[in-house]
Amino acid sequence: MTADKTPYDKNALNVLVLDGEMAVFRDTTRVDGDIKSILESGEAIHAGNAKEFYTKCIQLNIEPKNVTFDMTLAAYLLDVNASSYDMEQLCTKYSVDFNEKEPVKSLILLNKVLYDEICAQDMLKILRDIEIPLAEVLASMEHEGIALDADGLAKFGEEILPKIAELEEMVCGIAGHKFNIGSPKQLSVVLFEELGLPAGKKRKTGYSTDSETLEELLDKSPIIQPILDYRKLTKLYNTYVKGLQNAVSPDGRMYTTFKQTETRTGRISSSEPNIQNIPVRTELGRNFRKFLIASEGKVLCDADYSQIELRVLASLSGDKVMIETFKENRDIHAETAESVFRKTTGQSNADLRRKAKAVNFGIVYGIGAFSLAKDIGTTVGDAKRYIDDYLTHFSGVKQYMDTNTRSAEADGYAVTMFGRRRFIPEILSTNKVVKALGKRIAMNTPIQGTAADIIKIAMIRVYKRLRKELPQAKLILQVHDELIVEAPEAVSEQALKILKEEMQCAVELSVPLTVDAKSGKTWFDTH
DNA sequence: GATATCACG
DNA sequence: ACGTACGTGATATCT
Repeated sequence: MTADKTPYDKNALNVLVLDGEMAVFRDTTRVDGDIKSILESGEAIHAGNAKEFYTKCIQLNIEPKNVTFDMTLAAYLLDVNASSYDMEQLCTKYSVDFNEKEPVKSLILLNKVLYDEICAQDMLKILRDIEIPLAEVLASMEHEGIALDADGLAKFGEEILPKIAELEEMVCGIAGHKFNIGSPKQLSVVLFEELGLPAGKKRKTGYSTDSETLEELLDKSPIIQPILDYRKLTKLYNTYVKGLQNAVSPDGRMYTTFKQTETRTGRISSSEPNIQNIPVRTELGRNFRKFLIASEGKVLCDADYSQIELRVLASLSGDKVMIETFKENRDIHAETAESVFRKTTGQSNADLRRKAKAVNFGIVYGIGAFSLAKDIGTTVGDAKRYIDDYLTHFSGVKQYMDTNTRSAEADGYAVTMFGRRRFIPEILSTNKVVKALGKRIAMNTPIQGTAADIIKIAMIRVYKRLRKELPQAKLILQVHDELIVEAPEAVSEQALKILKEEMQCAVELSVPLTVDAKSGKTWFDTH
């Protein structure tokens, strides 16, 4: 490992957004005049917050040509665990005196400190090749937004409301009195004291009433099913009817915020509104995707990676069997089922495949027998055997997990294929439970993080190709392993082709990356 | 502001 | 003996 030798460019333009205004400095001297031509001249630019900077550029119709550093993204790469990347706090953290009267001087000092540290940690490449270009893409996506069919959503909401009232009446009828079903405290009094149902898990403040607990009680009382239904409906109504209605702008579109420095693994997150948790797993919830739509004359083009995390695991671990499975395009879950459950009889293939899928998830998360048993409804002993058989069959995975946790323990951090780093203080804990968590983090972070790196690279490439070849089509959403482009109907096939090509070829692994892609008028129609 | 619950990959 | 799968964000309720 050698530190990056690219020298610090002290002549670079320093660009900050102060009180919502773009401020450009040469060294510490404010530059006035034609900001646009200066930023488009090709001179190196050091930003304070790249996404904010690019957003400002969109508003001012500026296309900055050469952003070579960003303090916020640098600080994120150096420590993904930090709770804030506020400039004043960064100065404290990196021992730069913060001068209230001349903040620019402090920030330019901070810039150099962060630059040197990024180079020392060999992270200039991931900063310049991934995070800074991605900031431009995210700024554009936030600017584009997505159209919402507010009328359709309102109608759907009006169908849900009477059902909620009906369920409320039914539940209170069985309980014998009115109470707030949405209050875990009141609900637990009704269930475990008044009705005398057996209580399960304890929470900090009392007995749990979560859906898992309630499902255990389904055959003990007729009150349970309507409570579960009530929960489901109020959740959908509050979060996705009211929530999305509140989030829609006068122009009929929703503008999410993509956070680039939020997650410990390198994923991006979405908020206000969160478009990464729109329902899909249940038939009822999936209906909400009918109201996220393409605007007039356009369609949504959706492409998602197939099993990207398992493919990353195959590649990172070099496991011969798993690589072979993906190379021959065989069904990984069915394959797992055969190797893990081969001695099991009396269960349908579909059931075995479902359980094998749970095992594969467990492996990616850093497996534990107890949790796997709970998930697939077996004994801990059986779950242990499944895991053992899995790791015997995919012996390269076992070796990978062992060396991976050991190196995380020695170095104190986990690292992705592209050098993104996450410190894991938990792995040195003397508390056994915390240390076990540290090991699971060490196993999961390179997998989830590398998958995040890959889709980020794909986003940059899709964005650039669309801008060049299909400028009417815009990348608008990302949901971890899925990208959505809004394109004129006439060019939807080209947009799908670009998505598929760039996602599949974003990086070269030891296994192929496969992508499913489909277009439709609504998000619902793309699956 | 903390807690419980549940929506997603 | 003991607690228990990785990563997020929004909502309502409780303190």
